[in-house]
Amino acid sequence: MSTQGRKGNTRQRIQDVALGLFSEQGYEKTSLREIAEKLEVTKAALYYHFKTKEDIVISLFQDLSRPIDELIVWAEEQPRSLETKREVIRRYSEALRSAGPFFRFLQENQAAVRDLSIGEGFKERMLTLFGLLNEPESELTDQVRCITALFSMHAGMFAMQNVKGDPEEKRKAILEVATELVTAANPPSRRPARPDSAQTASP
Amino acid sequence: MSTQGRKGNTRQRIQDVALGLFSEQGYEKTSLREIAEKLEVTKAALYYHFKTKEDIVISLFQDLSRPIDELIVWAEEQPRSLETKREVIRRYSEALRSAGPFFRFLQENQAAVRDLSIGEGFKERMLTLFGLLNEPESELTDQVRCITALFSMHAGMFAMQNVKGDPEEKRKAILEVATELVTAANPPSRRPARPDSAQTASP
Amino acid sequence: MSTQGRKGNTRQRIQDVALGLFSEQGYEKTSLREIAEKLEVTKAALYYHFKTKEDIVISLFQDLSRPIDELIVWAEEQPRSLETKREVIRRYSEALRSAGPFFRFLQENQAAVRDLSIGEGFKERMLTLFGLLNEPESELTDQVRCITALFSMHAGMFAMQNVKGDPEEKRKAILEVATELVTAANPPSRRPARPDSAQTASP
Amino acid sequence: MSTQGRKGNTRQRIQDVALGLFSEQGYEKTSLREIAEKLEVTKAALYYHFKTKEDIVISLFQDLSRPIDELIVWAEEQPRSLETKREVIRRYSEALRSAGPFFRFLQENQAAVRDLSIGEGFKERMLTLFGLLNEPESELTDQVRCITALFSMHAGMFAMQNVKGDPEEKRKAILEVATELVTAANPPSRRPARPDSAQTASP
DNA sequence: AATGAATGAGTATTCATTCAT
DNA sequence: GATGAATGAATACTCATTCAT
Repeated sequence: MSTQGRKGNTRQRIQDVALGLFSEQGYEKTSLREIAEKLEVTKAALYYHFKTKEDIVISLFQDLSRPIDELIVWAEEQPRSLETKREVIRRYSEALRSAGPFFRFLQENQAAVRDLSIGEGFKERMLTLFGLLNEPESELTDQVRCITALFSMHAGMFAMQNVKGDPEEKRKAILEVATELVTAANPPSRRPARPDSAQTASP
Repeated sequence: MSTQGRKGNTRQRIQDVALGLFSEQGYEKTSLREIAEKLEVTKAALYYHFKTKEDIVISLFQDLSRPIDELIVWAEEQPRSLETKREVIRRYSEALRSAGPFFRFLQENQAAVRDLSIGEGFKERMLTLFGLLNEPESELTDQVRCITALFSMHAGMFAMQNVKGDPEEKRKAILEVATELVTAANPPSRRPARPDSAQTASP
Repeated sequence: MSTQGRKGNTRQRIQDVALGLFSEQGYEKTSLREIAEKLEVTKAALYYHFKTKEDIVISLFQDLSRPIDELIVWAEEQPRSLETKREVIRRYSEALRSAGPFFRFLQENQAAVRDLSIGEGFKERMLTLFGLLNEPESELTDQVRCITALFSMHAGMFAMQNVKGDPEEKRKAILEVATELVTAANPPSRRPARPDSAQTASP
Repeated sequence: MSTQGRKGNTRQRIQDVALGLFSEQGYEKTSLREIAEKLEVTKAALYYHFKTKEDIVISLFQDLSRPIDELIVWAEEQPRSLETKREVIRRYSEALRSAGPFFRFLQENQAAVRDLSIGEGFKERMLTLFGLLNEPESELTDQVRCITALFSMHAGMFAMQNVKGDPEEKRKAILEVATELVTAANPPSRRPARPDSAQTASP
């Protein structure tokens, strides 16, 4: 009974352990032997559940990027307003909270993951998100603001580990800054009429 | 002509080729065989110049992080004013421009580099820089702003590869946003009350 | 036929071949490639059975030093008489007969084996054996006699390869000399007085 | 001046350092790089003085086995008496004292040295010495005694490191035992008439 | 659902040696 | 009398993967 609950959920356990090790040590540095040992099964057992090492990452990606896919789907049927954009940011922040380790893994292993098949998948999703926040003809600085908003949410999570404070508080602070950036990137001039605004004069 | 100028500069050539491959393919995926082949020397020749693979990275780090060390030294003897902070950002942006590929490499291979001896060195430098921009008792959001400013300059460089435009223009845009963030992170209320001045008052 | 009987005994076959090569050519000069080739398996197969090259030696040591361990255990529960000591020598000679090549290997590769983990194990066993033969307060020459008795049994085996004659005869001759040495090292004066016995009379 | 006396004696210094390392760590485990580093010269400098690594050992052998060669020459022109044999043993013991580390090296690296060209040279000298002590038609046990006498002098030196006591005292003890063995190996029955001898009782 | 045994291709690293200067 | 730069061949070891059972 020492290893109870070990019935039929091996696949899941592999994913858990693999994600743990991948994000702790990196993808290349984590060997299947290591994963197998930690699970107290043989390497061959992993191959019963996953065709290749890459397959494990793919399965993680599919499972963990679902919230983001849903976010994209949702956003695409909303009006393209500042409000929507802010909501995208908010929801994205929440999605990251649950899929934290996986995104840390992606962030820290970009080079390793680049030519795995999900490399593209990830990049594509990021670009789609970017497209949801950014107006194509916007100024360069505004584009930077949007990208920064997105990235700060990834990076922030672990870049702020040295900063003391409650993780949830930090997340909120990050969210606030990201929201500001997106707001600034979508100046009123571009938004449906706002009579008083200064800052512009575009016809 | 193919092997001209091969005198005494082998060490340098190794560094160049290695940096190229490391940042293209990742640290772990780049083998010494590959580097040697590209240089048309034997693996053993690499070992004449560098004690280990890690040593190559270390040497790159030492060479390329000098501008940043200098920046830190400079900043530490400046008054702790907003102006200084803005200048730090500006100079950092320039430092990154020349050491671009190396910082891309560091960013994309964090997992791989983490337990190389430079892992710590890099983290430390980042924290020092952060300390230069951020006031310790500042609010969480302001801290986030500072971190984001820093990170956006790293990430920006290659996250904006899909955005069209002149690289130098992009760098300026990134710099602008980062400067804004730092400015916002240092609200006037926190700066030594200065009724009349134009930001001076240092004895 | 060439690959018959190759089922489950690979580990054993590795040990056999390795011991053969180690004692023929020396530990350092024997590469895993060589062992693998002789066995017609890949190097990786060796690593399936043994974690390192050293591990092969360790396993040999454990298997082959068992008779000696048993001898030590046995001797320790015997009375500390001359008779026991003679029996120790006799049994040791027999133990060496079966583990001959391995002890030759140890003897001829002392430098190489010194900082392998068994180096200590071997030395320790020798010291224990020495302690079984020698009385701690005995004279220096008697101590030399005991050590010589022990060593002559190791060295003898292969130092006498140039001497013609049946190996078993040689072993008996070596045993005889070693027994003499131990007997001489334990003069009657030191042994618990035995009034009636012969064997005494030394002034 | 810190490295004074470094003029023209490099060859000698190489030999010293090499012998030190060879006998400490073993022949195979000692690399030319190591020797060069300890001498603070380059590997290439070693090659100015010695054609190969083996050449260093050969030169050591030639220098250090001279006393033994002289001993052999001397012995060969003496009468083949017990007295001569005892003197051979005595002189050999003295020769070993000065060439201690080298003989330790030979003893502990037999496997490594076996197919170096000196391997034969050493073996040959040992056989010659053996021939000087042993009578060809003598009994097997007597042959063993002679071999043991010889070996005990080699082995004794470092096998007795754990035994406490003055090294010179130890050497004398070893010498005494070896002399005894040689004496016993040359029983009166074989020696020029000795009327009274008994010494035996074997049926 | 999983294991035991093995492989092929690769890795970083080390070594004795060479040679033009 | 020695160095700087390099090489060719080797070494121990690791990894993802396969497959019969």
